[in-house]
Amino acid sequence: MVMQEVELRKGPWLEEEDEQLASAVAVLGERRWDALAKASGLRRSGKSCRLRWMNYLRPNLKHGNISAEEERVIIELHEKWGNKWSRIARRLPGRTDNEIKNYWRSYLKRNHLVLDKGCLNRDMNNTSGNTSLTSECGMASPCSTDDGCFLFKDEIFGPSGDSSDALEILSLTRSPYETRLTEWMSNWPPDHIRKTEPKDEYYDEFYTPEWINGDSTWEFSLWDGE
DNA sequence: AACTTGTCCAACCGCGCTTGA
DNA sequence: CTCAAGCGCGGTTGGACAAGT
Repeated sequence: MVMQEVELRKGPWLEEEDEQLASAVAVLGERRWDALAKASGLRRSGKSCRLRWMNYLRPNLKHGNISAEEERVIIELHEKWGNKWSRIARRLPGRTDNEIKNYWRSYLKRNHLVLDKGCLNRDMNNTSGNTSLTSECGMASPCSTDDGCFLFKDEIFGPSGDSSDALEILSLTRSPYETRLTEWMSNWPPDHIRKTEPKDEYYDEFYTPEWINGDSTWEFSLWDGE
């Protein structure tokens, strides 16, 4: 007798599939996804079932907008760990790696591109360590990027050397995204400040609020000089 | 109103690591 | 010890919807 392969379904999940999956997980637990997929009667791969459960059906998941505080955690942890989405997600209860990854790629990357047009540049020859605003587009911008570059509030200086100048310049732009970003930057807490003078390799130390698991000291590689 | 372009996000894919027979 | 299956992770895709022209 020839075993007939059941063609697996792909694409968006139906409500009844969700219910079937939830029932199966309730009985069998969150493991052996291939076996669970078969036992549940779903025409889905175990991998697909796991993904659906982890990213959508799992209890205590938060659905909805990323809060300002969550955003700050994402930015800081990405600066520290890079694209370790699952690791970052573990610091944000209720958020999935997929959600964070999507958020990063769309929202923050978009801000980076917007601000590239705004042309914020760090002057690498500036021995004072201050960041200057120039008319040329560069990699440095006041948001995290896939390049791993990031400028903090106290690193941004306007022509007079005053960071408020820079924020004012940024606020002159018309894009709502830029407006949101400058608002966000101006709301950074006072304890999120650079504690050390910039080193040649732009490797600074920050104290951050208690909300990251009680750790008091973090280090960030802000600029690799490339 | 119709079409185009941009954005978001759920889901898929491929790869590498872990586990267990 | 070996190897296949299971699993987790990060990258990518594609469809739905919104915004712009």
